[in-house]
Amino acid sequence: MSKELAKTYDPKAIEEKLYEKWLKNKYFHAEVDRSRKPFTTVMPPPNITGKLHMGHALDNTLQDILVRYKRMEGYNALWIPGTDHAAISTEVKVTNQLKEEGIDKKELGREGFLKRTWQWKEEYAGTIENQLKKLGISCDWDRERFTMDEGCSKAVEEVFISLYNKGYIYKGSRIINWCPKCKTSLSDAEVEHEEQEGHFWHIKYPIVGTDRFLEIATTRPETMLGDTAIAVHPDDERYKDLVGKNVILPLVNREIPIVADYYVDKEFGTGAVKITPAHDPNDFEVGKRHNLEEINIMNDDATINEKGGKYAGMDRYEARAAIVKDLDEQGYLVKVVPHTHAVGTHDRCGTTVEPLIKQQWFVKMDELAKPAINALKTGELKFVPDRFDKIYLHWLENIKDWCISRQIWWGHRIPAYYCDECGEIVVDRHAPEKCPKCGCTHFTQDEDTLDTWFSSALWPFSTLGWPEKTEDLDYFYPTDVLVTGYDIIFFWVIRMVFSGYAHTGKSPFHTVLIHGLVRDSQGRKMSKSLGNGIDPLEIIDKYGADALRLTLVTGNAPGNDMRFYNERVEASRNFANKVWNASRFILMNMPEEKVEAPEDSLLLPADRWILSKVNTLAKDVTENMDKYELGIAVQKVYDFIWDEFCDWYVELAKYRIYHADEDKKSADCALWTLKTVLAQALKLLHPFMPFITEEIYGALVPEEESLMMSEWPKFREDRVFPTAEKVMERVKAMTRGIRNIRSEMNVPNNRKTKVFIVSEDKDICTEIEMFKESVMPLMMASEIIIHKTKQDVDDNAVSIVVPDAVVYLPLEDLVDFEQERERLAKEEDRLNKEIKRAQGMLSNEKFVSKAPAAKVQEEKDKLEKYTQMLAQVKERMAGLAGQ
RNA sequence: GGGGUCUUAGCUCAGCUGGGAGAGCAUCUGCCUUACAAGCAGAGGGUCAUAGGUUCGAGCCCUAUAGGCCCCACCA
Repeated sequence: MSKELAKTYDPKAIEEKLYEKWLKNKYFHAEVDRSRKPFTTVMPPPNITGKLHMGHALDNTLQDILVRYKRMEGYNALWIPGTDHAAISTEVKVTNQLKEEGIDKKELGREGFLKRTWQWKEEYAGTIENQLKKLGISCDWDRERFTMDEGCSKAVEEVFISLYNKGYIYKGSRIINWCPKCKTSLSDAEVEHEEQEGHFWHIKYPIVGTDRFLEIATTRPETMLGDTAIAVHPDDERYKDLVGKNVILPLVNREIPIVADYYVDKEFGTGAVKITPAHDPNDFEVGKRHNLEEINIMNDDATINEKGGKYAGMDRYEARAAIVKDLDEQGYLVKVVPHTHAVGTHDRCGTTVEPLIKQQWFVKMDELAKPAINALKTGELKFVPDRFDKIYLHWLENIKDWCISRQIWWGHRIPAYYCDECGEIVVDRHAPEKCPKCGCTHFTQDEDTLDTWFSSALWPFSTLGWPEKTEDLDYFYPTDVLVTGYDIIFFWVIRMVFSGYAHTGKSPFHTVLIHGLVRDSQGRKMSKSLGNGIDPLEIIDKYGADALRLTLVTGNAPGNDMRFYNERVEASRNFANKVWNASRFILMNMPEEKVEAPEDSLLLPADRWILSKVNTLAKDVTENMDKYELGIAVQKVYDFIWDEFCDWYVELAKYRIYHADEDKKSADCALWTLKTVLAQALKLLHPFMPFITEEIYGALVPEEESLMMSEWPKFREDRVFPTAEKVMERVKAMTRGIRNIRSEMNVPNNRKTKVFIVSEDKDICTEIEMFKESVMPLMMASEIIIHKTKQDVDDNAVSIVVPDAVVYLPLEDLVDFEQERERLAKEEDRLNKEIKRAQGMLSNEKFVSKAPAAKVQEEKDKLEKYTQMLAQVKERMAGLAGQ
């Protein structure tokens, strides 16, 4: 017996309840089961820095759709959730929170600060989990992980030690990106280049032993304090004689050499470049080639240090102003030219990054990158859409060593220990008993922590137990699909891939499904500073999670950004409402006892038509899902439910349901079809809108435990009914024609008419005859009379010519023969054009010889169809001639 | 400097391997027809940015051009 649905669709009333049920029944939980194929995906762990935004909602909706689909298809689906410690971002947040309480983090000390940050983590991870649950996602909460939990930390240590022992991790003194605000080094990926309006200061340096000057141009004059050479191009005729001479560094009064180096661009600026090896990556390289001194002139907060003489203690920009002023006063400043150039900024705080030399830990990348490059070229790894291939390859092919040490507290501490006596480095899980070099027993651990992406790079296997050889790892790894935004391909995807190869010998996944950004209604990025962010929870609260999910996957191509606005969510909610009401109607009419499947012979053409349609739908949707065309897939389900099922089939079924006492078998047949088709449609819709579909299915098929655990519809050859489809197409054309004309003629709805269908087509005559009562309400007919030839129709009728048939509506008093002739003339005109077009194509020899045979046949069929319709129109016109 | 992407109906966008232009919203006209007014029925609205090319056939492929957006990049 079926249950009833509430009168109105109220997402709040069903969503929480169903999620509880799913959780209670452990539907999301997956265990190793060798009898089934696994489908594994790992959630890109949201940062614990705050609440989830619309981008997370999109990311997780897409994953949930795939996971639910695969689960219904019979896979042992595992989706591992978790959160990321987000090293720098979280440290900044907690530091700021402390600041508001008047506490300096240094007062708390490392231990105290970490304790406080763990509290923060607990709070935010909880919030994030609740938000994800509201979205309805079916990840395995029993396996929830955190990038700093015991297992992940163990994996991090293992990887660090192993890469160190293999020589892929080294400690070195190199130019790195330094954030003076966060006081830590950064990787190249964390630096954003921003076009800024600046200046080009032209400065002249006196050449020693002459009264000449050498003019250089710089955008950062303060770095001259650390200059140790001037470089010119070796082939530059202007300066050839100067190479080997020295210049005096103004203000500092230090003698520095003029060197020749191919790095210099003769055409740019003055063709002479000041070289500051300690504060510029290129200069650093030049310095190495010419054995130049590296003078670091800056403190960690970007103030000038003691090397800067009178400028010591000034901030870098203060020093810049002071130096420019002094240069000008002393006559060294030649000119100032406005100049826009790209300035590196820290992606987390926006502070201008300062390149400087520091001892840091690096991962040597060239060798590690190779398998990751190869993976894409061999097809072991693919991006959807594939345009991201290029981005991925370009980055990997130009990769530089990865600076992984950070001078912050929140993160995985580097497992390197220094002998207090001799400074020997020991990389291990724990401090060694005694120094292998000097025998000393006192060690100090490296103060630095690791880049947050170092741990997330291991996420696909650390979450499955690696480095232990677990059953989970053996069975669920490699994972299948990774879903993420294009903005973290460099940070994360690439690093996961090379880490996967380095530590497991495999690509961590075979497919990366890339999505774009969710923007506001004006196309702007949602951001805190603009205050234009939309909270997914507010949308869920107002429209329901299903409506939000549907909105996030429709009308958008993979990898493209989308605009989010409430009207779109409303449209989604309206669809949910439609589904709800159609289902409610069906349930209202379901009899107490179970409706048995009727014999095929009892099915009417309308039944066969919708069964055929839903069958084809299953095939199409499955194909789209397999190609990750989720938006197209759900659009097809949407169109089917609303246009075909609700607007046509449900309407057709009404007559039989309302006349059950006259023909119970026919009514049961309609009810069975309604139920069967609805159940299929709900299944196809379920991955996208899990709550509403589960709720309805529970009422419709109460004998089954759950829709989400039910089987995905399969295409059946024996459920394709071409004749029924053709007949229904004709019925639809006739109905539309009738409605159209009635609307044009302002015929009130309550005025029913006889409908004469004249057709020589056997299928049309016999099949429509079988269910013409069902069609009557749609055609607003009092009676439908079907004949092979025009009979019993007087001329006071309007006619509608459709393929294979002509329909007559006797609207005696309303018929205006003049209008009727005009209408027919228009129709004749249209058909003539169609015929001309088809004839044109068919008389083109090249088309006939080169186009596929099916295409040619299609045109021939059209020509025949239109010719036949034209004949009907002409006949009718001839009949009207006397009127 | 290199690369990508977009330009389709008033707005926001789909359009899968090239084979007669679609949706949602908005607009207009009728309808409270007992599943649904969060709805039903009907209508209007597009030289698919521009110019070439390939093809029997181009919104889709190729080349230029214009404009928008994005990413990468060590011209100081």
